Amino acid sequence: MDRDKMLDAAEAVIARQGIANVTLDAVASEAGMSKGGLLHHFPTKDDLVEALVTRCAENWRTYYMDAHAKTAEGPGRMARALLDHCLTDAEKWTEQLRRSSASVFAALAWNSRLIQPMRAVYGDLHRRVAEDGLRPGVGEAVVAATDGLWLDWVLGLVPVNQDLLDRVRPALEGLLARSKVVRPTRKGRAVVKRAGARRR
Amino acid sequence: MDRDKMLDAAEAVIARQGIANVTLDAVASEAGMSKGGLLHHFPTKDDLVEALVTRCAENWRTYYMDAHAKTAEGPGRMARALLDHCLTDAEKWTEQLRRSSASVFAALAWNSRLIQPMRAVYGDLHRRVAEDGLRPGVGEAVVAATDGLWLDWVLGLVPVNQDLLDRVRPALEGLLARSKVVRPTRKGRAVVKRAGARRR
DNA sequence: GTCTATATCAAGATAGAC
DNA sequence: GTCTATCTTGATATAGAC
Repeated sequence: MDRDKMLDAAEAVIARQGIANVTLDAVASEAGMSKGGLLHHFPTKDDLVEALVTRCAENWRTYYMDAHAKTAEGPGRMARALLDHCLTDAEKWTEQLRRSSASVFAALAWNSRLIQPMRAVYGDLHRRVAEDGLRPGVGEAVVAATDGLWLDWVLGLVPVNQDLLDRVRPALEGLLARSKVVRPTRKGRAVVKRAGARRR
Repeated sequence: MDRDKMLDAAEAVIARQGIANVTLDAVASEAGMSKGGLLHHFPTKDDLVEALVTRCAENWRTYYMDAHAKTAEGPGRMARALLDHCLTDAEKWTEQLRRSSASVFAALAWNSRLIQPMRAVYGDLHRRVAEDGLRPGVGEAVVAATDGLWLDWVLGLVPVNQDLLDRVRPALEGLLARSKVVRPTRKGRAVVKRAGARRR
């Protein structure tokens, strides 16, 4: 039996019943196998949940690295990649992805130790954005906005549709456009050259 | 016994052990009472968790309404209130608040039905921001960024300190400053007057 | 590697004294 | 309103056959 099949089953059950009521029995039967079989692959329930989180974290890393690779070089490359690949097409915000995210969310709440793999991935992303050649704070703001939109969507606090993306993305793009070039100095300060600043 | 005392105890236990390992016994003993006594106030565990979420949601509503009241009138009032009262002073991001927030996260993951009170509060906030007299998307971007920062902080994905706030807040303020006036029309469109747009 | 059967135990909930 | 004692359930994990 494929490992991914079992993880998919776990996500489906969590999405349906909330993590509180998830049992190995339920996951096993969703995956079409017995509890004993499931426990052969994941010796404890925590192992199963941990695998869920790790898979999600790595998927996310792969996704944004791929987006980064597809984005034109230059200042703000990582931030632009996020806007282009996360906040452009509402169809990417699928119910399947929402369910998967919600499961991982539940898993993180389940056991705070599980945050570790996520932390590694996010540390990487934040580092990339901070060293993105933008005015300080701009990249962080874009990442935060993306995270926030994602959170609100996963929790069902706000519906993410094409209209919303088409309003929010341009606003953030404006932020990037006015923060083109930054030359970091040795002292950790930054020299900012805003587009048009010298035009007057 | 005070209701809040018991909820505080529940938060403390959740923060310490994760919601998976929280028992009524543990909460009761943390609150300095017996399980029977606790169950007199909250007939079921779900009732307890629900009260936790509701309290947090109402606290948040009170907080941003208060911030709104303290902020000068004019376009972007709600968004400015968020920036001034949430993204200005790092000391407000206390460990106590973080723990409380993390508990509520866990609770939401615990039972998706519990999202209801949060949804009500966020619906209100998003409505306020959308009708804030800003160019479409700008207010939403500010709320999303605030939410995202909060999420990353609660999950421990990124440390929120004064330096970070002092970078991110000005970036978002720049967004507001360049999106001063919007007159909504009957058709749902908006007339945008950017500061200096007519100066050319 | 997958199954059935079962041991074990912990947690939510109830009853009723004080 | 708070307590102790107890019931009942159901979930994890193990053992061992196939």
